[in-house]
Amino acid sequence: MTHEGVDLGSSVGYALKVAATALRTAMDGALRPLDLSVSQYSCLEVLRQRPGLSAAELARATFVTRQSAHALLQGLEHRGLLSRPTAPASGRALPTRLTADGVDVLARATRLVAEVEERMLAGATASDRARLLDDLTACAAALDAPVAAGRAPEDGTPA
Amino acid sequence: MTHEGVDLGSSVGYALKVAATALRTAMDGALRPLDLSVSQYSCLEVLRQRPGLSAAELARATFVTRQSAHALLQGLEHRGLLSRPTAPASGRALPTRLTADGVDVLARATRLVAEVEERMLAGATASDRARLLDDLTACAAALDAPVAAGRAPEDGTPA
DNA sequence: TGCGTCATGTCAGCATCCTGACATAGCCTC
DNA sequence: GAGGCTATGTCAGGATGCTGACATGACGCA
Repeated sequence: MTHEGVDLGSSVGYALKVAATALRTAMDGALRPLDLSVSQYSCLEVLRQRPGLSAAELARATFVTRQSAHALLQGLEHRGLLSRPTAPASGRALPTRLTADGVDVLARATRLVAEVEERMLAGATASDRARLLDDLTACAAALDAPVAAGRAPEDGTPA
Repeated sequence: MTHEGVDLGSSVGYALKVAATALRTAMDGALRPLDLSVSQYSCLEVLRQRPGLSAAELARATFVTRQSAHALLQGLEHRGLLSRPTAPASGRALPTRLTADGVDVLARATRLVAEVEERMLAGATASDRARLLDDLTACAAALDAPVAAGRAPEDGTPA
């Protein structure tokens, strides 16, 4: 019945895909009680660390397009989790900030996500985790991927 | 960073997502000359290892729905990379097999994908790779993800 | 001052993948 | 043999994210 080559089973790339998919699915399930998608959670998390971000900046930070970020922001704003000025203060950018509700929801979401990650790494020691983090970061870097969330052009932090 | 500080840069989950995204992007770019998407490549690869799979079986093997698999198969069949009988032989399942063209295209695709994976792991020794593969597989398993790609339809991972 | 360039927000269209539903073929139980 | 159960193929609709395009505001330079 299973007389196939073991190609896929021994491929790091395939394992990477499977693990990432499993993580995404698990996070999605964990965040469901809060009625939050993974993308929305990421958005809130980035916004907490960098308040006042515009939609375009946030898009770059979360590796999506401006359009997707915009749709995401609209939904979260409608739910009162974040606020944006109706008119731009200086340029065209609309700086976004979390509301009190947003901070609260994010705190709970963070807890849930942390539980998922803890479950994923339950069998790993601290040094195991550090090593895995290192390996994954190296993989992304080797593929010329923006590994840092702050690679926004307007950050003015050239290499 | 008082009590809820989650630094994205030191999160294994985040690194996993970034690495997987980078890999997918790189594979997509590598396969573009063959006019093949990653999903299509996966489909061909699974089909090579397990000829005669039905659309539903292939869907389970590639972690997508029957509908997605069906659409994928139609496209690949239209391009002459695989063939399916017009009428079911015994049940309703339509066993799918690669054509000669399909085998040829897949061979080239496999080469391109292998180059990408090699680039990703360029700085890793054989034992590094084995360890990373182990870690990723363990992560997926801990999240209750179906790890087996070449298994029978019943993945055998009950809750 | 006037113009070109860039960044941003926004609209429209397209692709992909999903959930939901339905019809049919084979198998199992009675 | 009849009826249910499961698996498969297929159609319809929706959610999400992308590319392309356009208008506007800030900035740099002749």
